[in-house]
Amino acid sequence: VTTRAQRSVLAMLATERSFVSAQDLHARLRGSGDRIGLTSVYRALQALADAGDVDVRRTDTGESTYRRCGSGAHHHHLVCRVCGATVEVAAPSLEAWVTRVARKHGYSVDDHTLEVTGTCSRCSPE
Amino acid sequence: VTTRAQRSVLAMLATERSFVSAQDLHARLRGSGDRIGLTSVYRALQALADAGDVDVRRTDTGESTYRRCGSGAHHHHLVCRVCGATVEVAAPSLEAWVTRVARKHGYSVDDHTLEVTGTCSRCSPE
DNA sequence: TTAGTTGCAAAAAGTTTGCAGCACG
DNA sequence: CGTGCTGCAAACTTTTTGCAACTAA
Repeated sequence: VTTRAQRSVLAMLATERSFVSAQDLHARLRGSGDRIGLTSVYRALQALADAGDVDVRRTDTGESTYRRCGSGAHHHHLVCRVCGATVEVAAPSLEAWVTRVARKHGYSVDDHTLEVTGTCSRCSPE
Repeated sequence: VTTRAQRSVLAMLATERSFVSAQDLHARLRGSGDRIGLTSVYRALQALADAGDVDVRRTDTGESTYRRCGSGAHHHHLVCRVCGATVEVAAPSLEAWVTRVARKHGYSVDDHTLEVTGTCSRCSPE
């Protein structure tokens, strides 16, 4: 099931390698001539996130930001604090570690998230 | 520097082992006879979080939740999805792993967060 | 006195919902 | 036709800010 709004949103997300907010995305779409409404952007993002086609991330200012997934598989993010560029990293050893530590405390694991913020090589003063 | 609001908030947080939202905290304080305003709860939590005396966590519904820190040192959380109980875990090997992986991608690390949600032993049907 | 704290009311900011109109099978 | 998508406006939620009263050194 793909609606017009979802196609617009996906196309715009494809041009961006870092996380974008719904509002930002809407502004860009409007700027490029699309007559889409903010509501539809939110609805499309929600549907795409539910389907696992985009990653969702809450910023510390409380907005949700979205990014097109490189893969549907489980992964974590390395986010550049300066330019926002992100790298997806798979981490089998981390998954194992998480399970082990949780078990040690009597917990079974349902889910986990890891996020690393740093500075990428292009933004480093070096 | 401790204000009356901060003392009230800390005292109430001391009675709770899981993360609580500012609104929730305010309701409890009011319920226990405190005449504190919601604004002061927010301001106190902000100050305490800045000082590193409480942990802050954003829920997926967009509210910030707070918990009294066991220690000021860096740590991660194991959160029970059912009862909300949390365990703080230190993870030296994780820190090392994060740094190593980031460097491999040309990133320097400023900060990172790991959160594991699962079910604790008391809430497991086993 | 005077700098800092308090709490109400109002404002922000982000997201969701109600609803009438459209599009399309 | 009728089901579902769209977008506007209004509602809602959480958090922040303006401000006058208050407090304590």
